[in-house]
Amino acid sequence: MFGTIFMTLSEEDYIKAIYHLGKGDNTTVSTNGVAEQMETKPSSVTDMVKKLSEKGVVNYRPYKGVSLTEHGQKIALSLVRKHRLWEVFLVEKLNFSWDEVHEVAEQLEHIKSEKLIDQLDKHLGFPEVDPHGDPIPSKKGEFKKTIKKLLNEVAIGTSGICVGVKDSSPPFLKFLDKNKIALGDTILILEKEEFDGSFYIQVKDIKIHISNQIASNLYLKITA
Amino acid sequence: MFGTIFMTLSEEDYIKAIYHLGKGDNTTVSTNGVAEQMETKPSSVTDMVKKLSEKGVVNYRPYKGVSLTEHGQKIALSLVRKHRLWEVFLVEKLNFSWDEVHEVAEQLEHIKSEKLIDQLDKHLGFPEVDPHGDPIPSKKGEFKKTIKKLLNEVAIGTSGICVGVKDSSPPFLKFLDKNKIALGDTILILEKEEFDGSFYIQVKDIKIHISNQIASNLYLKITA
DNA sequence: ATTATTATTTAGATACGTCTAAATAATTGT
DNA sequence: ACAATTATTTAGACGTATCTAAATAATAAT
Ligand SMILES: [Mn+2]
Ligand SMILES: [Mn+2]
Ligand SMILES: [Mn+2]
Ligand SMILES: [Mn+2]
Repeated sequence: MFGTIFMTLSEEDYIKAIYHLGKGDNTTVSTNGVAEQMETKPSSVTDMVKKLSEKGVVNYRPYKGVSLTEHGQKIALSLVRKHRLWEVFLVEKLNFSWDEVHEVAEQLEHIKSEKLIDQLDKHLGFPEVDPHGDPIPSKKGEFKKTIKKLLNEVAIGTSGICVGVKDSSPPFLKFLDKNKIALGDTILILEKEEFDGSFYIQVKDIKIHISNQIASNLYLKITA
Repeated sequence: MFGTIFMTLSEEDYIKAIYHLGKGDNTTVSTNGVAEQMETKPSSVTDMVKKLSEKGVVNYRPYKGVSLTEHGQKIALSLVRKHRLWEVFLVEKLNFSWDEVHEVAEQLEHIKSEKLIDQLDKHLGFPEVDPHGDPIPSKKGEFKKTIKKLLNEVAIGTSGICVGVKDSSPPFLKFLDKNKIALGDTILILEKEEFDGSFYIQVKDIKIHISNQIASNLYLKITA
């Protein structure tokens, strides 16, 4: 109607943080939560959240937390879309590894140009997931949600395809590279060590032992 | 040595403006000149130029103008490199036309990632000029300078290849598109109308009449 | 039900980038 | 050389984004 209201880079990052903390549905999140996620101070969050409330992108009640309005959700989804498309670009076209893309995508997601992102999408062949297995919202903000379970929550003996990571920090991703675990790999759960919650798994013919922390950050799509 | 000093987006745009006004060599430019180029006020320029001087990227003497230091020139060349590589990307990979790229490149040039720009360069096949015929500095800041002359400065009867535009504003570029004049085209200068300085030229078998203003914004590489 | 603890907001400060209006320096014209 | 004009800087203000320290509200513990 009147073109989207202009958001600054900071405002956009706050909107994204509120979106992610709200887990995609639209849970109310706390000031301290946002502060931690953004690595800022709670007082800064209060200031920003007031401004965002003025702009109509969040619902804010002092002491009660903050959530995105419909408009805010649209902005968040657009940012997530841009972030993930850029990540795909960096990996597919520019030879970045999956642990290097986040920081750069964090900048690229703020570039303003509708044509740019539409053409990028096309250039990449309309990918459905990013390099970490996270779904890419359509232009209209629609998701394709895959049924996936954390490795530590599936029964012994089942096997599945590794389709995503919960933690996508460089240390974790580098660990997976080192242990030759990649998205698309078939993983069979062999045994669970009850003492420490660790797992014995088989990845493409190789048997390895992973801690519970690793297991609770790998998503599988169950196949058998 | 200690990684390049961080420059804000605004600082970078000022450095680029000073660079362009100084015509590549390192002429001292005026406060008002920068203000006009940047579409800001002279007082804002004074403030910024003081800050840039503190940071050691410009030489500034009150009332006497401003020029880039060696360090400043390196930053400027890096920005020009990024700007032009992104322009090539937009045209070659994302189907932008040459009159649409500047605005987006103006944003993209500020993305911080050395790997990104090196890989982009590679992805594009190490192009030597941008969509407007302007040379792309190498990583070390070296130019390939082509010998080119403005159409209105060459003798009648000579012919050359159109290798660049002086003005690269959308209206001018759209005019060229409309008249089927593109980089790479061979142009023959047929006649000059002394009264208004306009020219009759032949572009790929078609004879057209262009004003002096058009002629003085087209670069040719003389072939005969 | 008080008290202690934690979460959140408010008050006041700083840095950045910009502006308008006023002051001052440099340049131009006579 | 002096006056008029133009260029440039300074002073003071504002909006954004952030912080620390202090005040207040909400929650947990006794
Ligand atoms: Mn970001
Ligand atoms: Mn991702
Ligand atoms: Mn720019
Ligand atoms: Mn260009």
